[in-house]
Amino acid sequence: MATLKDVAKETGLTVSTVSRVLNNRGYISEETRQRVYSAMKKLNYQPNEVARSLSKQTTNTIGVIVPHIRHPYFAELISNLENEAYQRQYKILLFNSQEKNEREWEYLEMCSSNRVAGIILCSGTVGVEEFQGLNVPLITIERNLENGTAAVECDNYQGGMLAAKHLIEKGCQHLIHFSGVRETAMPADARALGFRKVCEDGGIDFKDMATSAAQYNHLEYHEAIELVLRENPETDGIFASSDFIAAQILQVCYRMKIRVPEQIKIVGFDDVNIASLTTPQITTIHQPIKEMAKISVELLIDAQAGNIVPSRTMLPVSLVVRETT
Amino acid sequence: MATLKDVAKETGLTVSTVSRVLNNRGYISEETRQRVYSAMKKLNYQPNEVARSLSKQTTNTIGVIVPHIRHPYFAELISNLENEAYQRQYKILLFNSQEKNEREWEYLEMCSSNRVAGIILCSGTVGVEEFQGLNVPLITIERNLENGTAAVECDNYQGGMLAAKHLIEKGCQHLIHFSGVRETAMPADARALGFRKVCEDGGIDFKDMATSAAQYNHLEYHEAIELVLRENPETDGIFASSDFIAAQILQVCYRMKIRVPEQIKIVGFDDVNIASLTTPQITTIHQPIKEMAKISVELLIDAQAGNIVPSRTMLPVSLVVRETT
DNA sequence: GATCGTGTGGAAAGCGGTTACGTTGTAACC
DNA sequence: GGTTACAACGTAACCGCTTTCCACACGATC
Repeated sequence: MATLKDVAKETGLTVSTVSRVLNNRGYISEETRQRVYSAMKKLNYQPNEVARSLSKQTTNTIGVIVPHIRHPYFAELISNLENEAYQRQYKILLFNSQEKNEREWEYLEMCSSNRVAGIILCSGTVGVEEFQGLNVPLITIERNLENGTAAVECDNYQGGMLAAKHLIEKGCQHLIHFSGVRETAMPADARALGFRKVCEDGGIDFKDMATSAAQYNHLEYHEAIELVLRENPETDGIFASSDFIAAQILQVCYRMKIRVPEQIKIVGFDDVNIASLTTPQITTIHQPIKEMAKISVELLIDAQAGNIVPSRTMLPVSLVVRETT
Repeated sequence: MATLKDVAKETGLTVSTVSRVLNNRGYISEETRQRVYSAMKKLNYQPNEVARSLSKQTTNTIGVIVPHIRHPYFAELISNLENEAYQRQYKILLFNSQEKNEREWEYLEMCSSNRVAGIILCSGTVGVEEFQGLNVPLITIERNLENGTAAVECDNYQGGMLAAKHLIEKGCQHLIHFSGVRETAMPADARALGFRKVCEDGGIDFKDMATSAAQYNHLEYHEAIELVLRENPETDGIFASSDFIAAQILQVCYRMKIRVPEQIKIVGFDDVNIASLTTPQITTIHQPIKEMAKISVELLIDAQAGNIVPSRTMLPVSLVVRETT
């Protein structure tokens, strides 16, 4: 591939001059500029970003680590992150930790080795480690981490409250909440708290069912759901911690001949595409994923520039009523 | 961050020696090796991949370009690609072209600038361009491209045949196929051909409905589906080009009070998570995504090494019977 | 005419590694 | 004793680009 040197040779200038027109800095005569441009075109010159990064001591790359890619929530999140990064001339290095602790560690080190501009660490249930030695901004999304640069989350507590209120308003008396994984503390846990608060205040019967890590890892909840429904036949309202779970609840209900929303009403969480692809479509708590992605990228770039950024940002959620309630 | 030079200074050796132990090449005494290791640990040394890449004139990064990320098929594909890459110490740079021609171009150039090891270009309906000037292997998945290094696809024709046969066996007489986008020729078009062949051979009535690019871009087909069903009330079997479309057909049927599979039977394509999250679950043509991802990555690395690789690889599909037929 | 600012471009030192080649010490061999 | 081979490590060029410092020409200024 053509290099700066080639372009310099072609134009009879030196690399420093060519570099200058490439970066638009310093004084360059219009004629020289044109000469360089046409030489670049002629040689099909593509600046070597690797060399550039080495020289500038920084890259335009953001490391994104998620626990799952195939999970619609993360797919949606990644999609938005990529888009926001693109708008700002950044690229995404994508890593899928698969909920494995070692793998997450490895990825963090890879990010570091690759001198990413910063890291966006999403959710995930692995233990809160000492992420020291990381010299780059670390933004977390929906995840607790003591020594991160900044955390972005949605108002999970409010989300739990909205779900409970809605189910109660719709006449439910016996509620169940399928919550997240119990092992690790996560911001999403607040959903259960908000839900509980409203139930208690309203004197409504409720139960909280935590899913296991194994289930989360395989994204498979059918069995557990069926068991819970059999053991709690009086249930008439369910709040699921994700639309993904809600969709599976819907399937189990169908199999058990429980009509939704007539016999049981369901509220999901996230509001990702799956919520509107099921039949009936899922009433859910909308998580502002697009905004969360935008803010995360902005915080990262801001932190990279050496600025002080808010250590915690919380965004509001909202109820989207569809057909399961 | 600590550099090789720091480690060298710490140990009293030169960078070349340190580099040698880092890369395990040449003769190094065991004592020196240990001295270097402990110095690295002490200084928390992380090799700078950027510098390494520049020096080696190649990276361990694979550029992946997809038209959608939120689409379950691509999410699944990306997930598998990432995993296969990880096994081989490669990283994924992810780009979402959003079906935009310019953006795809831009991404190809970014890949080139970043000196990726190779590019995996997935599906996408943008025109077949002259991707010259690209000095890296270009692997396509489910996409026609004249000057790519290698193409990987599943046996779409066979898939279409399987779907038609299955529907006919189940007693359907009036079939409809919701196919892909018509504008650009894609391997997936063969699904329609296989489907047509079986219908014609069996003397079964059928129609082929191509979706528009606009619909594909927004992943929204409800209206079109409803229109088609209204205009073709005799329809009793549908073959959808993706599970994503099949899920929407399911919804439209529900709204129109058409019972599935009693009145209309549906077969999807891809076999991604959405197919088993709907109610009823979707009978579909299984696409061996995992294997396609594996082969793509292998081909890419092989081509990067300068080897000649098969220019076209086709993998078999299979029918997965669930509840919509 | 000496001084100065301004526009233009060259020279060279990094950035942090890799690697071909050179040097030295030591043991084995005829 | 001299040659040879090999182990162990150093020297220095190079990867492609950025950036600081310098050099020079030219017109304006005092």
